[in-house]
Amino acid sequence: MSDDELFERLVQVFRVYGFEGASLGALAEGAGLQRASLYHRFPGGKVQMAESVMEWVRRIFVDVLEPMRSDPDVHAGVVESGRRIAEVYAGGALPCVLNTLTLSGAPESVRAAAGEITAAWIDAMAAAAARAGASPEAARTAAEEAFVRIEGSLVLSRLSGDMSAFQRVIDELPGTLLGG
Amino acid sequence: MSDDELFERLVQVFRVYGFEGASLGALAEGAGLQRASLYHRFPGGKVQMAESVMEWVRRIFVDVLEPMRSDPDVHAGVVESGRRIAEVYAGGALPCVLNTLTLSGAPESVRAAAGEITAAWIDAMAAAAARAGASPEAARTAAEEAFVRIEGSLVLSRLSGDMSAFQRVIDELPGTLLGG
DNA sequence: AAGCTATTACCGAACGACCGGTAATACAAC
DNA sequence: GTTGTATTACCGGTCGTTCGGTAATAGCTT
Repeated sequence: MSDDELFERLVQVFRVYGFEGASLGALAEGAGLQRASLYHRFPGGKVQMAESVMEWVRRIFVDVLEPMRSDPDVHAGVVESGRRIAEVYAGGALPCVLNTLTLSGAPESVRAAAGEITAAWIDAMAAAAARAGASPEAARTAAEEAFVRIEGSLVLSRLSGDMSAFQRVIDELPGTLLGG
Repeated sequence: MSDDELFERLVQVFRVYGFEGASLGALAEGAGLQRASLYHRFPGGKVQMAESVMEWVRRIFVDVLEPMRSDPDVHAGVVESGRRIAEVYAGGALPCVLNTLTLSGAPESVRAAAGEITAAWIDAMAAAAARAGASPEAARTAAEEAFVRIEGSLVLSRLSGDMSAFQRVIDELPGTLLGG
């Protein structure tokens, strides 16, 4: 099995169950491998699995944020990145690994990685807002607001079973970041 | 030990560790009792502990939301409820039990209770917005927006280690709900 | 191409530790 | 002395982890 597909499957387990909730049995079942086989790929055990998954998530976000980073048309870039964000979260049906994999019990390295991904994500959104003319302070505030709305709407969608809140936040992402 | 203090201590463990992460050892240590002693109060075990905690949380929110429900001065009521919300979350330092106790692995009854508390919370905020003159649809949207911002800012504060995002959301709660 | 070796990928079985949960018992209050 | 509360001791099961071993693959020598 390719590393990429393995990460894809493991992150699905981690994001839904959290670190402590993701048992080796659940991870192995999700990966389609036996428990012992996971230790061939990850000699460091469950901790290394979570760390590797976070590194994979970091790379995913680089790709997701690429349009809003580099598209000459800032608005179009934000729209496309929003589309990719919605895809990552399956339209609001899947929880955010930054939220679920960082409860107490998760290794400090994993929580640190989540913090760095969060910072990079907000930086990218702030840069887009700044490119659209916002002051540095306003751009950062708008980016934090966008992050807050995305994470919050994921929680609400999970609790209510209704994805419309998440969809609305995604639709309004250009307005949140670029004004209007 | 009083039931109220026991719930207070148990919820601190559950909210930080989640359901699966909150071992009986951690719960007993947090409660200041032996594991077996918890089974005297909760013959139904860990599931009943979580259910009882959710019921206690529901009652807490009734008290927290009381000002915005019944204060003749809607704005003053929202401000006071916002103050109580900030207190519940220790200024953004403590995660929301509605978020952390509802991952996969938590009993369905607990997740259902969390959904009901969420609905009641949003209903109370929508009622306040409506009392201030908003249309029913606008009031509900504003209330969902307020919930999304609170939950999202709790996630951001936890990830960044900086409580300012949560504090800003609380400060802006009257504006979010009542406009302006 | 064939044959040997080293490495990679995976699995079944088992370990010690800790999990959630139970029983029997001690102590206190009324 | 009965009731309610908390404790010590213990149970079966699952946890994360390790070990021994087996196919399959890659590389080197001839």
